Amino acid sequence: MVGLPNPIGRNSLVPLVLKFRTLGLENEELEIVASLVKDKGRVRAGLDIIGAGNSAKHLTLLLMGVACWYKRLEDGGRQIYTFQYAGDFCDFYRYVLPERDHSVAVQALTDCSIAIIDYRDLEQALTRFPKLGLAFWRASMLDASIFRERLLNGSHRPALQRLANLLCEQLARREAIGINSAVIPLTQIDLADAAGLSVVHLNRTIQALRSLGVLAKNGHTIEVIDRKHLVNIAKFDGRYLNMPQLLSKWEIRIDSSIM
Amino acid sequence: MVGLPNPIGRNSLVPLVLKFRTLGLENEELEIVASLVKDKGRVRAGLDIIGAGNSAKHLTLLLMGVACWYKRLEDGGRQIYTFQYAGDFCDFYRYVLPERDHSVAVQALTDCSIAIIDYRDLEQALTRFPKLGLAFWRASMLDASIFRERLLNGSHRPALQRLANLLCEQLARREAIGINSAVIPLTQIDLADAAGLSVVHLNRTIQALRSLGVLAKNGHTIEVIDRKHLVNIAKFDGRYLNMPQLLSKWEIRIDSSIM
DNA sequence: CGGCGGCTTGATTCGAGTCAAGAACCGTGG
DNA sequence: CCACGGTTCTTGACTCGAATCAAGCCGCCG
Repeated sequence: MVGLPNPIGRNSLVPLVLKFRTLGLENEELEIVASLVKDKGRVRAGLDIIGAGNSAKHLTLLLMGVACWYKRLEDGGRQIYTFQYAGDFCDFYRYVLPERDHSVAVQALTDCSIAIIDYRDLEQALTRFPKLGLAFWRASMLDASIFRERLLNGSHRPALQRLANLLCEQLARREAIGINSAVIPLTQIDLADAAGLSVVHLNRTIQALRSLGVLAKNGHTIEVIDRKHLVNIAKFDGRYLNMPQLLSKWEIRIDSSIM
Repeated sequence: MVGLPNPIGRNSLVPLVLKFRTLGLENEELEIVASLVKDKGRVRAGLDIIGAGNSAKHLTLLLMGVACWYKRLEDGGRQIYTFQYAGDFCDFYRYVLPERDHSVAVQALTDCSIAIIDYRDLEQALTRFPKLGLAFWRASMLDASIFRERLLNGSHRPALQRLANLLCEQLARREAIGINSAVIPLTQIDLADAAGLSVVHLNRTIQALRSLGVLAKNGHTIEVIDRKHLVNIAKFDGRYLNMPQLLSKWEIRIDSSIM
């Protein structure tokens, strides 16, 4: 039941540990979860980490990089449901609802490194330490929380606010795992597919944010230089992300005088 | 741990049992779940079943009627995330993520009757019968599945298909719990808030479906009279609903010659 | 009978999609 | 080192679906 065959650098597991700590696990339980994880290797940007389909013998965990849950549309388009970062599990749904024919897939958007937890090891751990079950349940509930927010965001909000909201979420989630860079390593295509906007319009929206001084003007990267303003435009309220550590930074709406 | 104080008619629990059977529970476990349920009473259409906020000492279960998960928007609007039917739990999220400040609420759209499961009883049952935990996890995963589908549906699809898709889901979910009526007891306002369309435009879309012969022409009710055509317009694929019993009816896209 | 919530209709506006073409950037191989 | 092809990004012109505004209608309930 221990992950000895493929030990993992402790550092790679920091995001996972941070996340599961906020989900209510204590030190010993965190050790246990960490001990289940086995290294799996790297996936190049653009490739699928999880294909559509439903057979699997292990959970997959993102250790590094950015990935997305998505679905291919009839017309060839791509709907991105959510982005994923280090510490996120990519395929809970296959473990929990194995008999379903899942049309969801997970794609690496940057080069990623991934790890796995064998179902066998997971099950043993779950029966021995029932509290883990609740933590995993919580983790997937959080995903659902994010879906709801994306759903909300997609309906009824103008493009500027939509994009701002999406960017806020990414910044917050990256900070939660210790990534404080203001650069969001996604292409405009990725953002468009996640925001439900056409690439052309997304591009124009980005330019609007640039000219508002919210994003840096150097093309070819998305760099947030005025976070307060961004939060304001987005009317972002990050509480759905369940990040107590970051609440003070994201929860409060800056007063509306700025915009 | 038994629900003796407020016994419930067996019939009221049929939808719950049907649902949890498809989630993998066997007879004895179903008995146990059923035994936890205590009657709570009725809620009139329009009132909240679950208010926003995060304190609770019990799960809430819908026994009869239609409800919705929704969120109030800044501008007074209402975003409906999903509809709920008999057998659905309304507030898993409060049990699983109690510390979160939840801005989600649940509203009765028709007169509803509801029941509860005390957290205390639930926890006892979960520790004694770990398989229940997986079933509950599955149930909330299914909700997430529905959110994803709504998210997909809201983006990028024209109003006609959007509405058709939404209606298909409701028909399928109602059938799954034994309601075979072709009438969907929702107002156009409810449908608009769920589809992310304005009431005006939703109304026009309904009229489009009526003149296509998909919906009955008598105003003031939504009655599906040509289900095949509806499925076709929606390009509905109900597999995300995890309803093996109904698959044959909903899974397959009718060939495109009709439309 | 009056009022109110839900439904219907028309006119107008506007945000975002689409089409099309060009520019900047990136990796690769000669 | 540079030429190349393929992404990604940018810009402009045009179209169209859906929101909004406004008003009238219908049916129900008190």
